[in-house]
Amino acid sequence: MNIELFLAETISTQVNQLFDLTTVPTDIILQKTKKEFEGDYTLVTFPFIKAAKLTPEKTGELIGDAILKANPVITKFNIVKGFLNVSLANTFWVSEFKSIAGTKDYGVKQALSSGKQIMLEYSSPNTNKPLHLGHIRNNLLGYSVASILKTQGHDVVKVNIINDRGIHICKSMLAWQLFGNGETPQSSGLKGDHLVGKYYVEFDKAYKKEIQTLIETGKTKEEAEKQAPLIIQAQEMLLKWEANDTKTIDLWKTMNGWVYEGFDVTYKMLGVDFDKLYYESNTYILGKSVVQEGLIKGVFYKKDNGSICIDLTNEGLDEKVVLRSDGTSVYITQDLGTAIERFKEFPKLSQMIYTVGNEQDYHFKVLFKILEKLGYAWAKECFHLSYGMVELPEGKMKSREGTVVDADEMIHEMVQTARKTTEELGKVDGFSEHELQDLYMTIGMGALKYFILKVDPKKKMLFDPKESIDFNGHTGPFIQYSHARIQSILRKSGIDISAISINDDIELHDKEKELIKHQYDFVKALEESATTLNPAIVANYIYDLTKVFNQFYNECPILKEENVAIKNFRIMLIVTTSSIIKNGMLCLGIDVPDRM
RNA sequence: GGUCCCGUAGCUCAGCUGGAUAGAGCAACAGCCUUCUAAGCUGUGGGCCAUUGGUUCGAAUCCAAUCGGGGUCACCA
Repeated sequence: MNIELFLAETISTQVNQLFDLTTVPTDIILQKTKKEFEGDYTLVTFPFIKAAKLTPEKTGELIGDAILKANPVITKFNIVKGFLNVSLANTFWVSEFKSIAGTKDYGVKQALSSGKQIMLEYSSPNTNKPLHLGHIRNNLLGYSVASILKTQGHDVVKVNIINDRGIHICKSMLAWQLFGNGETPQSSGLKGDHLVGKYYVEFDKAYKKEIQTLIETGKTKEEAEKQAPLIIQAQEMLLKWEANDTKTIDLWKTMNGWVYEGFDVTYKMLGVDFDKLYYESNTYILGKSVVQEGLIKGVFYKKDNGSICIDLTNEGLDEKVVLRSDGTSVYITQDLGTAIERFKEFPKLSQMIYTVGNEQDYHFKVLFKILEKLGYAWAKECFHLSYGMVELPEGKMKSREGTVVDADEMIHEMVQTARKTTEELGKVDGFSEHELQDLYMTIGMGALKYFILKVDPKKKMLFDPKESIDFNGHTGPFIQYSHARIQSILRKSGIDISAISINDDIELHDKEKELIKHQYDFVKALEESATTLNPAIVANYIYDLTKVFNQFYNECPILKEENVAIKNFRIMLIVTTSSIIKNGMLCLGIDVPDRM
């Protein structure tokens, strides 16, 4: 039941009668009563004082009296200045709770029930270097948003487009050829993606040295950057790759293979997955025909030098090249082609979400605008899920310069910290060695994932490697711990939950009522999280719920409660709390243990 | 320079579809375990919500300007 709307109906009717207005329930805005005041919901009466021609207090008085008579659920009210605080009957809250307890996976809609299919692209790695903390944010965000959309009954297609070709990959390949001495993941013991990344850094070092030497012979920096032998060789390699040169392709396949093996490990640790993989080596040709089409339609035009452009200056954007004068694609060409391909491949698709950093805001504005101009109606259903960069205290992370927080290292450290903390707390009794490994993984990743997802995606976030991620307070482990606590009580209760029936006229403790109210809000939190594509809303919601649970836990005995009706009610209360915590954390891709 | 985003406690973040005394966590200090897991709970201190002006009965929230930080404006991806 939508409580606000239910109350709004009563208020709307009464206000219309009292002051001769024509409000509808959705005009009536109710908010939760602040803790310092008595009541459940608050109506701000200022908007009505003009029509009432009375003071805010008198207006509130009139409305309060009227709704009290009209709706038996309302038991009393009080007025503070322009605020009408309304209290609802205890039995009402108990019955609300019964409906929550009676709903399996409360707040989560049935799979595929919305009939809406959404494609969500995320991860999109380059195959020349290992993943870092910035990629972690992308992966966790993408996976989490997909999970949240699923709770709304949408059919979510998770896709990953792998940038497996281009000059950056040739750089790694070239450096490996020159300096690698046949090194392999097996021979070096290095994870494949790290091995390839190592040569990407090697390339950059050697390249910089060459530039320095050239500058010393009197070249400008720009000249040196273009004329350095290494970059010329890399470009030649790219041409060979495009010409399908067997040896180049073989090397490319081998090294990319190493990277994929490495990525698979990292993805597995992160707990992310995909329904479909795209490779740029297959898609980079796409879009060329689209450009021809657009040329005929007059959307694009050919410049004197042979390049094909679009003029978006009327849209507040710039002139943009969509095909080079030599006929090769630019970045946006293949994005155009890929988007069109996808909507052909998935004809039911109603939305396309790209999880990409905010440094590409402009690019996506241009992309969507071009698609619109080409006449694709679905262009307005394309959305750039833009997220802020993860920055270090000294600024942006740069792979080439090695100033990155490596994803694998980060994960390893989190798991180690989880182990250390658990051991220090002496909570390892009764676990097998295997169970402990799982537990450390769950807690360590829980801390990392929550740390990243609790922040609004749009905002850039700061990570200081010197300050370790906390396990106390507003954190993943705090929520996991609370879940484990509940499970522990339920284990000890020995009660068959399905046999419990709830007494309607139970006297509610403040914290019990607060818990019910918070549980009720889960639906709204999920919905809002889904419409705004913002996992932080669920993350912060679950924290609030958990916080209230812990207060309740401290004030209200459960198993030791002597009154059986109250005891049973409290057991049900923690059952539903536990279920919401679990489903909410699932939306963040975080597991909750039964013991810790 | 054009354009977009951001600026809330020492630090990391909530709050932003306008509403009551701006909230958490961390850090600091003081309490609470013979009683359901102390990864917890309770309390104390800490704020010209960047600045100025405007709209409004009412502004952290909306608008404008200014200052500060960042992104972007490639025939790179």
